[in-house]
Amino acid sequence: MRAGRFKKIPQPTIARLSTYLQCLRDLEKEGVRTVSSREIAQRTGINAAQFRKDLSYFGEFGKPGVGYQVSHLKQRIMEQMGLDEEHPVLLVGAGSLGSALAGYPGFPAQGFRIEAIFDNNPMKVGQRVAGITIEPLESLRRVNSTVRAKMAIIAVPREGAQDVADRLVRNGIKCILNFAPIKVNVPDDVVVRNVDLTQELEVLSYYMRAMEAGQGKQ
Amino acid sequence: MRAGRFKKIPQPTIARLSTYLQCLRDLEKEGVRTVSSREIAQRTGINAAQFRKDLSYFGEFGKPGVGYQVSHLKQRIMEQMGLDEEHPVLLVGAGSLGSALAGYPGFPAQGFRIEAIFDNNPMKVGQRVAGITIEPLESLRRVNSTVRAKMAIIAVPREGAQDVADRLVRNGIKCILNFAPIKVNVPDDVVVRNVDLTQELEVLSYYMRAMEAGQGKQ
DNA sequence: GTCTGTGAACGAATTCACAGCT
DNA sequence: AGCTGTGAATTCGTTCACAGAC
Repeated sequence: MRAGRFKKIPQPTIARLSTYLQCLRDLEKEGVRTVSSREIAQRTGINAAQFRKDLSYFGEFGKPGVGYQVSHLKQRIMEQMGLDEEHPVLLVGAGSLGSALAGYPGFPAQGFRIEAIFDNNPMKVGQRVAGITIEPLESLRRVNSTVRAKMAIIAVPREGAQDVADRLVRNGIKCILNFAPIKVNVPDDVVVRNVDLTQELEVLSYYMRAMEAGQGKQ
Repeated sequence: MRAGRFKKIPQPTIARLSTYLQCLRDLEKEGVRTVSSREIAQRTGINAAQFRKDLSYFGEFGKPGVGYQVSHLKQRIMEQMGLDEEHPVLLVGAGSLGSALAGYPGFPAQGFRIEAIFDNNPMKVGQRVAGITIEPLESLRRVNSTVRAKMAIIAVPREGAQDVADRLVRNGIKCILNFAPIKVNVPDDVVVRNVDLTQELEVLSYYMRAMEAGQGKQ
């Protein structure tokens, strides 16, 4: 099939695409030119058929009997994911988590540039984090009228999260990565992804108990 | 059915259990005594039938015509998830992410106590983070022979992650929360959960492009 | 022979819809 | 009447297995 643009793409496929990308970057660094789905499977732990099926939603990228050209496939996945251009990102919340995210080296390395940091704590405003001066939330509109970011990260306590989300949406943000452990409501044209750190540990706690009960890895 | 201990439990159910817990804590704080599956659905965004089905894997907790007793249900979910006791946790990596996690207030609030922090950078060793003195990785064995933690967090760069995981496993760790963007290999009796911050932004990037292409929220 | 791309088969997870309890 | 618990139906996602390309 040529470019399966119209078939519905499973959500987990998107996350795996990012994993393949990671793997392809490694292969490129190692100087590998060509790779088979089996090799990718070994490295990522994702089933080889799954890999081929995932790619099939976007088109045909491999050569039967040969495999995939690493640099080409990497390029094509990046295009599909919108990673062929840089993304300005706003960060709200300059607590310890926010500050850590401001300096997270993986973000700029994959084209995500933190353009501004906001915090409504007057003690924080004016301080610098990762080379960026913290601004008050009131400046959001002014700042984003020039930065024109569509992505933002919420790293504030849960009480403030919905208000922050509302402000972000009002100022043109379309994608939110939310670290506050609460469901934020947004309009239909805005996407939210939640990362709940405590939830991750709670899930681990469950599996620990399940394994102790001798049920093995589920 | 009485306590469905033998039916297989879907993996997503476990994460949702944690979401319900969050919601029940809110309700308790608001002084609500009884809640229906419909009310939970409204607050969490999770389908009411889904909620009831999720609970059904563990037993029967509600009263037909009435609903669920908030405090009781909360207690029971906590037991099921192993959250009725405190969990000591080791943290490896005292960079900015590690430091942020060391001070993350949500962890102690849900019973996860960071008991020790390790880093193999001699400049870091001896410094204090969130009231804990950073120790060298070599001390892991000695420390955990007294702490006896089964959970650990990896917050080191990807190059070091596999080595850290190996050491953790050798010293009795059974659950790992891994922030390094790489697949770490562990024995069958160890559970790993990955949090890849860059991947989260990459997935958002995909959905942003998809929405611009006018496909709406998928 | 090797490997891709993909329908078909399978398995997992969600949602429906309703019997039965309060 | 209102709500739970759960089989049945449905939707969604993964894996198999093989035709066809190299």
